[in-house]
Amino acid sequence: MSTKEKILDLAEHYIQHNGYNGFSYHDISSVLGIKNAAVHYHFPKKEELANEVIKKAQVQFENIVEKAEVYDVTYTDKVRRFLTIYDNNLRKENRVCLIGSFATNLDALPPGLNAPLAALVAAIKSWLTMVLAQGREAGEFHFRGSPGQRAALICSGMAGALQLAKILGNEEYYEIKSQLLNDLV
Amino acid sequence: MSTKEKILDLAEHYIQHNGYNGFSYHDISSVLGIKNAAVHYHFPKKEELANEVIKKAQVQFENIVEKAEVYDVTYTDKVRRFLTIYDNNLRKENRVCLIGSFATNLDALPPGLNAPLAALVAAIKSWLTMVLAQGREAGEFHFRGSPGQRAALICSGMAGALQLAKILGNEEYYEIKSQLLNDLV
DNA sequence: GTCTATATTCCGATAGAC
DNA sequence: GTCTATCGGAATATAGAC
Repeated sequence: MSTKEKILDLAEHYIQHNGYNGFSYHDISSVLGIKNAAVHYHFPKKEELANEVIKKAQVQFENIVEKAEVYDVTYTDKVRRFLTIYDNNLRKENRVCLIGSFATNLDALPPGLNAPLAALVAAIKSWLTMVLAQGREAGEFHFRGSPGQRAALICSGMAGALQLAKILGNEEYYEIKSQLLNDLV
Repeated sequence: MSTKEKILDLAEHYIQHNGYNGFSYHDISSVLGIKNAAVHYHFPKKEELANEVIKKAQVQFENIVEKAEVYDVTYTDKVRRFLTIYDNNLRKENRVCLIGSFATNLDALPPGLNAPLAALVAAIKSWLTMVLAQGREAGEFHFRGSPGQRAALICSGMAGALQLAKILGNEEYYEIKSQLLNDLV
């Protein structure tokens, strides 16, 4: 893995553990055994670094969608596959979700991050809404409210679950996740 | 309102808009037209300031509980009253909830904030669990899963709703809230 | 691609005058 | 209770050597 990729991974780590304003270039460089200036070579400004982290999440989400289309037969499986994104965050030493982290510190963020962030959230909500709508039409899901409302509930519930897990423990996460799934069928 | 109270309110404002690491004593003092040193007089360390904000939230929650006991007849009303805490955050220029803000930046927080934060979350979950259990026993609520699970879902769903609202708009918040309530009855 | 060195700004915090 | 003044440190960022 290249230094650039390692930096990107560490930035992602810190954003999801400390928030955008809770880490510095030095935090990253010291872990890699390099100097803070070397990080600036790869990502001149912190805003660009964060922007790349968002882009990476966008690609990751698109990969999930692609895999779901290819491999998953049922709509339940598609939703479950999507939720593995959150599972992975929990496993990675209790990370909160990327969107929740940015949203929470939004007013102290470089304004340039706003648009890519909104695009990512919109893409996720749009896809999940579609899956829920199709799953309901296929008779697989039976839930109250519109698919869009349900998609919003699932996203916010899972984001909150990761945050609650940081304080009360991981059992909370699994309980919330199972309820969100149970309320679908 | 005393300067000390004004500082506390501003700290609360910044924590819920910028996160703990997204504001400085100077940010607070400049709004009040005083100097950063004057803020240090009232709250010598930033950790203490944040601690007082948490304490204030604890008191606010206890007031809600007390009012619910006195005024609310139905369990639905008690839950609704509790959720006005989140409504107020939405109205205050889209604040995220205090717990969500701290949880998101937890690894970049002074360790001393951990215990009071956990106590606040535990108190909220405990009370909400009780209300849900009693409401179900009274035949007012009909939900899947245990009251404790449902309480965790409501808290995390509402926290996430405030965050999603910051990115996609306030309609998201109301849709999520109404779904959480509808899924109770 | 990583380094040293440095500029600049900001932050948390303290001492002591008023 | 608020001020001026200041300290030590850390953060973002850049210039230029290797």
